[in-house]
Amino acid sequence: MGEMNIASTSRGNAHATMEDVAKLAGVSLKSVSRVINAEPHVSAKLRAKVEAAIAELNYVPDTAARSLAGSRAFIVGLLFDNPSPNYTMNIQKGVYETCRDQQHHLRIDNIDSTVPAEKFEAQLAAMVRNSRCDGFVLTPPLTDNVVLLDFLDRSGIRYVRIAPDIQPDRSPGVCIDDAAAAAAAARHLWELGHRRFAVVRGPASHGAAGRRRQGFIDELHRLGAENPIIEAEGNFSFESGIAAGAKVLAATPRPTAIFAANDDSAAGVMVACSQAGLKVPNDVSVCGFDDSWVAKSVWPYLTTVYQPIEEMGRAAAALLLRRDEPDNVLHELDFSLVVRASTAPPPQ
Amino acid sequence: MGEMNIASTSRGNAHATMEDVAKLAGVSLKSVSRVINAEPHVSAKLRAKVEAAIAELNYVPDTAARSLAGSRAFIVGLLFDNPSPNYTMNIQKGVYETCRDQQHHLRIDNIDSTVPAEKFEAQLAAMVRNSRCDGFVLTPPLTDNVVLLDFLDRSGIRYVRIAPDIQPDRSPGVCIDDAAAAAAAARHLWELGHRRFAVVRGPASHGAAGRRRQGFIDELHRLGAENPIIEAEGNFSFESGIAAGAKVLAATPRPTAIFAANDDSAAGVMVACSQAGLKVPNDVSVCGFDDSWVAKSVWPYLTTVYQPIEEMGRAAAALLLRRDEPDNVLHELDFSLVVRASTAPPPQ
DNA sequence: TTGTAGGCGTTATCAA
DNA sequence: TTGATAACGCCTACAA
Repeated sequence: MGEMNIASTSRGNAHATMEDVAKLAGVSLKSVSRVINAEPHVSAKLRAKVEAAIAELNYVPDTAARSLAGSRAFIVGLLFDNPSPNYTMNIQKGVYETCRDQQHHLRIDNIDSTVPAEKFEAQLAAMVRNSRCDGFVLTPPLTDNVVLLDFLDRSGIRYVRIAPDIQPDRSPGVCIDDAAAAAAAARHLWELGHRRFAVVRGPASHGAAGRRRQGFIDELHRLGAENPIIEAEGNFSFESGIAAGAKVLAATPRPTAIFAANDDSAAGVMVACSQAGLKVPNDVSVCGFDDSWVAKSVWPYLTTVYQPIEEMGRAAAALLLRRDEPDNVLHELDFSLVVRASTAPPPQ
Repeated sequence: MGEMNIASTSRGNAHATMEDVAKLAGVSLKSVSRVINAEPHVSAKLRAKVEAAIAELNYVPDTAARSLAGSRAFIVGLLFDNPSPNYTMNIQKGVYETCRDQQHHLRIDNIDSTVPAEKFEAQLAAMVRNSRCDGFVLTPPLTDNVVLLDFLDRSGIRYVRIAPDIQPDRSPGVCIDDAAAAAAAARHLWELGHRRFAVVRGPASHGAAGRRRQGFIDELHRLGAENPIIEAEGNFSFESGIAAGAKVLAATPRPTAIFAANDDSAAGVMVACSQAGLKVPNDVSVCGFDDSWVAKSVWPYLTTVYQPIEEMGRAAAALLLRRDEPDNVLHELDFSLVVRASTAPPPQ
């Protein structure tokens, strides 16, 4: 004992296998397996022996063998479609961290949902069949793609959805309370003294965008707003923000505070202000949503709602990896209002 | 023959295996394997039979079994550290596409290179050992991390580097000619009539940033520039762009054209212009580099150099997956100048 | 609590 | 050009 080292494993300089560990520890293969998988019914003494051998040999279980033989694959799949870079990278980072901490790998799959329906199913089938995965994390807009959800359910594949709009109890999921977050933004502007408001909407298909708008408006009414709230269409893009900003700024009387459904369109609104000869925040306050990377790529820095996107990724992966079958509940994470320089009291 | 269908595979409703295909085609296991792997010495007739069976059974090879038995894993690893969202997502998209087209999976691994050296090696070892991968695609700044490169070489693991700065012939790689690209930007500004130039540098540690600066300056000299070229430090960030912009705009006489080493700092320069009461492009022209997503999130839209980042990802993965041992050559892809609204002739 | 036998789906070796 | 048979490294029964 103790004389064996990494050079004496069964296959020359190859990595140690379970068999090497078993030999060194003087136990059976199955016992090593039990320790590795933290199965019950293992005596402390045996566990200690095995763990010592593992450490000495620098043993790491082989993922391919494990997934071939067992029911788990130690792989988490992350699915997205037409990703917005900032949002996606943050989600991915969070998912990755949970994977790493729980000894899983992260596999990426892009899905193109713009293809015809039949090709879409074929695409999914190919992806999933070839893909021993323990489950998938779904990001918007895939989160609400019924064809995909049906497919996964039919195939018996687990998944967790991030920020689902529809059928919230169909699967485990993580989200924030968009309405409450928008209400916080409304309160912030109200307390600064604003009384004339405008809202730049997100895409109609995007449920969270709708909840943000509604939450903002409802809170204003609750606070006693009397002036009509001006609204303009938007689609989350910078360009749509410029157009929407120009539109609401043309209203008479002009709004003194503009809430946009996300940061990108808020950045566009700021450009519209500048084009109209108005200073942010002295003449007009602008508030965004997401606290994405844009928020600090505009001047003045944008007041916005922080969404814990990375945390959502972490939580989603953790939900997926729970051994006990998780309930189909939607986990709500905390947001926070980030007050920067784009909001201030209205002119006199 | 032909009567067998997917329901009659060996294990009920499970997926078809190679054995099912072999039986249906009336050939041996190994023959199916040969067809799948496009090995030589297969008669056309046999191939046809096997392919028909594969199609009928909807057979897809099992990745886990393949990597356990064989030498390939059908997995490409993508490594990054401290990713800039836009750049990284583009690289990732390109790498993914090649993977998908060549029936490989894409695995993500984040590396934290800010940890102490010893922990860093341990981190790498854990990642690689546990990771049957056919190789890795390295993105900056990992591309030039000597500890990582040494580690991979020592472990005999293949890798392809994207935009390497150091030791360009150490491994296969893809890049663009940064100096030539910056020269193109210089020519564009020169031809607009500018004669007073400023450069906002990138981080000193970033080789490409240095090449951009040098390429820009050299080209101006070649064109016959006589005025001194004003320079300011920058680190690729929006904030550093604001500071650098303010600095170069304070010079007398003021430059009429500013070239920044990337789009983010160019966006900062535009803010500095605005803060100095100068209009872009009427008073000052600003040119960036990357054609990242920021370029169209500022107003006016940024003139910049397009880097084929997604294409670089595609090419890097393709290089990695070549069966014939590739040479350690650096493949240069094409850039292009994207003229938008932030550049114009200088004031009279 | 521990160990034994068999199989997961493929590739590799060698013989035919 | 084809085919039997043995790995690959681990897990799931089941037995002790």
